[in-house]
Amino acid sequence: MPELPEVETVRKGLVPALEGRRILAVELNRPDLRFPFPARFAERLTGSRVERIDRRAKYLLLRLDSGETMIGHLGMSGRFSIEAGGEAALPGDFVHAAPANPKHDHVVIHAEGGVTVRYNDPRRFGYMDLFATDAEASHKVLGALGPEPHGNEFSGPYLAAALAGRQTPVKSALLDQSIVAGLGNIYVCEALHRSGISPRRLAASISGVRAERLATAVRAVIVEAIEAGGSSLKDFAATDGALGYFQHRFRVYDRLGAPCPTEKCDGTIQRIVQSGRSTWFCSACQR
DNA sequence: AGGGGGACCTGTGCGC
DNA sequence: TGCGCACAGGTCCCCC
Repeated sequence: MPELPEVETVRKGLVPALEGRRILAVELNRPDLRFPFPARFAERLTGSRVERIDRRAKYLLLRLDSGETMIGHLGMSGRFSIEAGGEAALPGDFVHAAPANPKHDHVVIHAEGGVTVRYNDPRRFGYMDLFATDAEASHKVLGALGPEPHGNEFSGPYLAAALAGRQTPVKSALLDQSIVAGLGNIYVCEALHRSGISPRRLAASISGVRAERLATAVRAVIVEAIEAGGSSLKDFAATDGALGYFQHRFRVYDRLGAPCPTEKCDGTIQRIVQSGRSTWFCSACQR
C-alpha cells in the first residue's frame, strides 16, 4: 500500500489509539508475514506500554517501555484498523476503515481502554519485528536508509552527490531507499514530472540546477501529500477511517492518455516499464 | 559493487 | 458467468 505519506497518516491514526496504553493481549493468527515473527512475539508485546509511535521512511516504530521497539512495514497491502468500543473515551472519532477480508487479519492487538488494533495484509509483503531500542543505529534495515525527503539533510547538493556515477535511470535511483528514504512509485513519478526531468535520464546526469529542481520537487510533493493525508488507491483507508485525498492531485500517476497538466505543454501522459514497474510521464516536457 | 530480473503473495479488473 | 492474464502503493535475493 503505502509510501511515506501514507505511513505517516497511519502513524497519526495509531497515536491516539495506542500511545500511553498498555498492551493487554496479542492474537497472532499465523507464524509469519513476509518473514517469520520473532520468537515469543506476542509475549514480548503483552504487558508493555506503548510510550511513543515514530516513523522512519516507510517503517512504523512503536517504542515500548520494555526497552524494545516494534518495527512494522506495511508492504503493498498492509493496513491497520482500530476499534474503540470500550468504556474509555478516545480523542478522535474512530470508525471502521473500509471493510477488509477478516481472513487476512494476521495480528490483533488488544490494548487498555477497550482498544483493538488489527493488522490486515492480504499479500503478506509486510512484516513486524522487535529490536532493542538502544541498538537502533546498528539495525540492519534502519541503518541503511538515506535521508527523509522532507528533512534538513535532503537537498540538491546531497542528491547530486548521491546520484553521481549511478548508471541507472533516475526513476530507479529515486526508488532506492538508501539514496532517499520513503519514496515509492507514485511520488517518484510525480516528482519527476514536477521537475521536468525524464524518468529515463541517467541518474549520473543529475547535477547542479537540475538536482536542485528535483530535490525541491521531491520535497514539495511529499510535504503536500502528508498534508493531504496521503493517497487513497482502491479501498485504502487511514486507521481512523479518514481517507487521504492526494490521489486527486496526481499529475501523471495512473493517467495514461491524459493531457499533460503542465502549463502550455500539449503532451500526453505515457506509460513505460522500468525495472519491472510502471512509470507514467510526459515525454514532451520531461527531458 | 552496481544493476537487472525474478520471487514473494492475493485480489481485482479487463478482454475474450 | 467463467477463465486467463496483466497489474497492483515494496522489498529482498541471486546472478552477471
